[in-house]
Amino acid sequence: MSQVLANYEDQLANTKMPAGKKKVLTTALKLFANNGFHATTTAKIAQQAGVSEGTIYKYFSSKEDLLAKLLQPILREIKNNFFSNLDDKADLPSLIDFIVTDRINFIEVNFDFIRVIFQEILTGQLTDKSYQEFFIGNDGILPRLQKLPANYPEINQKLTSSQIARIFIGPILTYVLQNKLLGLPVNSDDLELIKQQILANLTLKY
Amino acid sequence: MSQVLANYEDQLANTKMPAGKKKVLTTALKLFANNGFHATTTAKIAQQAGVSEGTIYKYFSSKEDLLAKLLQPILREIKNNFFSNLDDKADLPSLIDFIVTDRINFIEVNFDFIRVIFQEILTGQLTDKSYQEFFIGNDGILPRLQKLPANYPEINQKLTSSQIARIFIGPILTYVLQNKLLGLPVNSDDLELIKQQILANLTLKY
DNA sequence: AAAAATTAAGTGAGTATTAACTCACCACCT
DNA sequence: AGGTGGTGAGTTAATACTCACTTAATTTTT
Repeated sequence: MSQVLANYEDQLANTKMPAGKKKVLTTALKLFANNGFHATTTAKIAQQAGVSEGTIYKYFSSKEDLLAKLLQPILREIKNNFFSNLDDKADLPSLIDFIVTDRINFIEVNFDFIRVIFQEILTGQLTDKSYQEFFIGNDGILPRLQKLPANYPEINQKLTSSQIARIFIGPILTYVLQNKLLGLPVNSDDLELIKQQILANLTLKY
Repeated sequence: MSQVLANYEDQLANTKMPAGKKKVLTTALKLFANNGFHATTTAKIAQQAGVSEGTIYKYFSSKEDLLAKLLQPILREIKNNFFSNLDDKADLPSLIDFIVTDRINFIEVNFDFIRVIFQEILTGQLTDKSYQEFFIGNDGILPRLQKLPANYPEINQKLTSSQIARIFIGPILTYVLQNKLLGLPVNSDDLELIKQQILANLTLKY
């Protein structure tokens, strides 16, 4: 199943690509994540990356293009693997355990990307066709969740895929927000609690 | 208890303020929310508001100042009322029912503000001192939640205020994201389900 | 193997445009 | 006649992007 990606620098290290281009990509990611796309100037990227502005435009036709090429691989990765292979675990608790651990790890390792993606969604730059389909498209996240109740009879069969998605995403998202974005302390039993809550909510009769 | 604010235009209608200033505020809010702060030019605000750029700078010393003055009232409102008066309901289900209904309504009515605030958080513009204290400060959200278990013995007494916050915020946030931001359809029983899940998670023994 | 030619990687000063902000001025109301 | 609300052309600084060029590596030719 989906191996969690190593962080971006490690990934790029295994990719054949001019050194300057790599430095531009990693630096742009950091600056975009921490300051936002529009507040980040190409001059700043070049300076921080230790290259000239010319190098940026050697490999990217525009700042927009740089952003697009930066996000492209992770967006595909998310789309393909975020909720995939949901039926190869023995029992429901194991499945939940795997998903929570794996996805929180994924989000933490790729947190800079997640931040930029959410920025783009919130500012309306990631338009309908590019991510609407990501959720409800043919092989999108929601359709993939639809088969879960069939595989696990203890799940409340009245739950829609949309509701199931929220049961998983709610606690995971909130945990990561609190922890990584707001910098609030976490409890040692937080992850265990999240798993129990997801299980309880999936099997809740109402 | 906290009355939900009417939408921003209605609020401003009851406020004594030059017409041009009002139009600038409401227009800026819409543009900031939909396109982001940096992607919104003062020229665009003026044009959309039907005033001159001079009018903007008549009342606001800078674009930053306009944003600050725009967010100031709602930030105070959120801080004062988002999780307030948590002990004046008869029983736990009634309390949950009230919070979910009231807070989702608040978020929906003020969704443009919420969007801008999240944009600011994600781009690191809302700095530590301004909102770190908002959560863990003396009268912040988390301390206020701390007294909940004492008032409702059926709540699992091992839950920390941080965990209680997540139990409430997780489903509410996810619901609003799915609905208002992504535009995905909602189920008629979504709100009822959310309330049941919150109750289950608060009383879960683990 | 040396020389020549070609490609790849990178530079940085320069340009053109955009966008925040100013200011002298107008019109209306009391 | 003075205060309040509003104007819009003009200025200035910033920033995305260009381009003619250098240097280093690789390949081709002799």
